[in-house]
Amino acid sequence: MAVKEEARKEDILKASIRVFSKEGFYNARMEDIAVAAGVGKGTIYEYFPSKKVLFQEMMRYAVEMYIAEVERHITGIKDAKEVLSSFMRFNIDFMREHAEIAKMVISQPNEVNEEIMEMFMNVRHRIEEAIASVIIGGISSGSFRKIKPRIAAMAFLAMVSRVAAATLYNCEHEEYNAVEMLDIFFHGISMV
Amino acid sequence: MAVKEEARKEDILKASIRVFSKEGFYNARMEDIAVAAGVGKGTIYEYFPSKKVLFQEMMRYAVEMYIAEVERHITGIKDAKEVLSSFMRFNIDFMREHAEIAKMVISQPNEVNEEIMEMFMNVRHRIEEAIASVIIGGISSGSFRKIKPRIAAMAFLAMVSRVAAATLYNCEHEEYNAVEMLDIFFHGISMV
Amino acid sequence: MAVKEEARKEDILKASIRVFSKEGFYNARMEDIAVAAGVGKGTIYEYFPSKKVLFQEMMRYAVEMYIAEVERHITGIKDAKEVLSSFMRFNIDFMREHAEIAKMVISQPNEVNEEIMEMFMNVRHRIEEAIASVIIGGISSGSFRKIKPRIAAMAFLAMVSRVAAATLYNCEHEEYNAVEMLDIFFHGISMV
Amino acid sequence: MAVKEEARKEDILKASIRVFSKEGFYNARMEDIAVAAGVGKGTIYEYFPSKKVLFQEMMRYAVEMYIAEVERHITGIKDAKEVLSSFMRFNIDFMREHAEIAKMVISQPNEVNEEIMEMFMNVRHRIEEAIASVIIGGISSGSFRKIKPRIAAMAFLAMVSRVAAATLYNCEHEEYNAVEMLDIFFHGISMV
DNA sequence: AATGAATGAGGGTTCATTCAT
DNA sequence: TATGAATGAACCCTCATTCAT
Repeated sequence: MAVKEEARKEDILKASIRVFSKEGFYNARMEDIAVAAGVGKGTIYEYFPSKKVLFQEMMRYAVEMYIAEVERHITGIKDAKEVLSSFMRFNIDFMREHAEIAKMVISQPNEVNEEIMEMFMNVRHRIEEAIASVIIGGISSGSFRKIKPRIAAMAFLAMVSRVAAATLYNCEHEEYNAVEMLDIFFHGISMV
Repeated sequence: MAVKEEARKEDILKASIRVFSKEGFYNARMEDIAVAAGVGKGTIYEYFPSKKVLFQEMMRYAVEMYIAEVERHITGIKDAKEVLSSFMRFNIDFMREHAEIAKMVISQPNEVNEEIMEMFMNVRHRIEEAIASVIIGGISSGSFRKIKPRIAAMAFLAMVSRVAAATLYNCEHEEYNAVEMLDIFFHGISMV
Repeated sequence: MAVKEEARKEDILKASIRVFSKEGFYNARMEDIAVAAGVGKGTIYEYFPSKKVLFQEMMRYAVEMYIAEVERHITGIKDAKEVLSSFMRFNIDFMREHAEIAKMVISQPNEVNEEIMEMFMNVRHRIEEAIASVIIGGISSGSFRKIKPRIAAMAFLAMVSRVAAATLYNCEHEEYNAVEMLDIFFHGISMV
Repeated sequence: MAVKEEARKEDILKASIRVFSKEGFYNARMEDIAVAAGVGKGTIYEYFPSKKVLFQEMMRYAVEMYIAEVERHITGIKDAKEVLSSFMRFNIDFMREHAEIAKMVISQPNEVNEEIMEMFMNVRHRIEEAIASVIIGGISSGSFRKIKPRIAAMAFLAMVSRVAAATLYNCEHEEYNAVEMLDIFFHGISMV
């Protein structure tokens, strides 16, 4: 029973991702989402108290899905360079597979809600920390030169975002760009 | 007369920057903008046929202001590294001075309008080209190693954006980060 | 079984008195009533076909309770003055004990339903008749002068209502007011 | 200009009296009121921020109209009995001429809004005070015996209300009832 | 028989846009 | 030309009612 309820809630969340990502928060109508989820308009309100909260939870859902996959793809790798390469590759793949969620996340920022803004800042921060500690590992293992890990992490993530965005809007083969960019970055931080 | 009209139109554009950047497109009300511009609600429609078009023209106005300043700050510099450093510094300064416009540009993306989206892609493309040709200059002058100029430009601009965004939302001294990042980037693309 | 059903129906009626009297017809939600009655929302519809009918039957239930008590408190008294005094006192007591029902009856009038309106008119009419015949008794026994019994009954009931309403909303000792009013009324209709 | 605005506001108030008195607060739709006032739905919101406030102001408007007329009909009369008779007669006439307002006031009580409730209590209180002071005058002039003025005022107003209500819902000639009732009341409070 | 998840009609309110002044 | 009062389409949300379990 509770399982079924949970499933219904997830149906609505997934439908809302489709609609919100296509229409944006303000142009999306609750009815659209209801239709997309195959439920009645009122049913949404059984699970979410308002459009704003639905949007919020949908964002959280999407971000959590991203984070979960990040962890799944990174954990277990030892070599720092390898981790960063893997992270880059994963991001490109994620953009491809979850283009809707990705566009959502990229294009519906602060607007709507302070809380979402904060959630994003937090997530970004956590990822920056994680990358920074990978870089610290690289430095202590002698792979990387003594750059500021936080700054290097910021630079790295900026590049990843750029490539990911390119993946999203161009139809080109961004793997190639990714390799080139990683080359520049690794050159930038490697020993001699 | 036409001069006065032109001035009035610019008043409205500037007012709309203030209001749109604070409230976002959907939460900004035409009345707010009218009040901010010191004109009647109906007057806006003498100059702009709709809210969407006003937003569009406002965006174009803001972007053109940015581009004009970019050109003013870059032209005349010969050394490639110097150009890139200068561009980075300029961006940080611009974010500070025109925080409203900057936030506007960062946080009101594709939504609203396909045309704006395209304008942004074009502007980005032009700036990428410009940076790429600077990098080509650096390569031929022997300063930079043989990396793909377009990719390097992308990487560079990604970093610039990241630092600029940090400037916008943090109150920290981002000049420091900027220097560190430039160091990484220059290491990444320089000859040995 | 039928007994149990009847009990269940009465539970709902009593719960609805609580909720309707607190919230009013339009602000009361069927769910509130269900919760107050300790049954499921759907169960109410097993016993009452609609919110309106529930309200109607609840009103009838409340009014019948009132009438039953009126009769219980009046029957057996012989002296006309005594009957009227007793009726007054009873009403004040009833307001105190069944404040909810009383407020209900006072503040949810014609609105909602023509039928309820009519029921109220009828009840009022019957009570007026009863009081009038008491007054006729008083006249023929020589206690009261030859006033129009119907008019006197109207006047008397108006006073009773006023004192009852005062009891409901003030926390004062209305018995005192009641005595004074009865004095005026009895002076008004008594011989010499 | 402001005059025209004021007129428009009054149009809406008057239309809302018609609609609210016919339909009740909850069944009245803003659109109905708009149509009745001959304006667009949005126009109402130019003058009143919400349905509740419109209702409130409408009530105040109606009550003020009543009070103004009460004063107009009472002032200048010296004899206490005459004042009370005149007040009774006026109320009957007012019910006839402004049946809508009257029904409104009688049948839309506390519900909707605490503030309205208070306004009503206040108005009733003020009128009771006024009648009480008239009765005090009657006592000191020797017309009335030493009854409690406040209680007598309550009794009197209760009778007035009853006759007024009868006027509203019956089509009978209530003047007759009024005269009989006044007779009872005056008997009740007069010196021997 | 009892339930409560699902429904969707209905209505209050907002605000871009119009147009008479 | 400039205005802002008037407009009504659009949309979120509520809640009485239904019906599968």
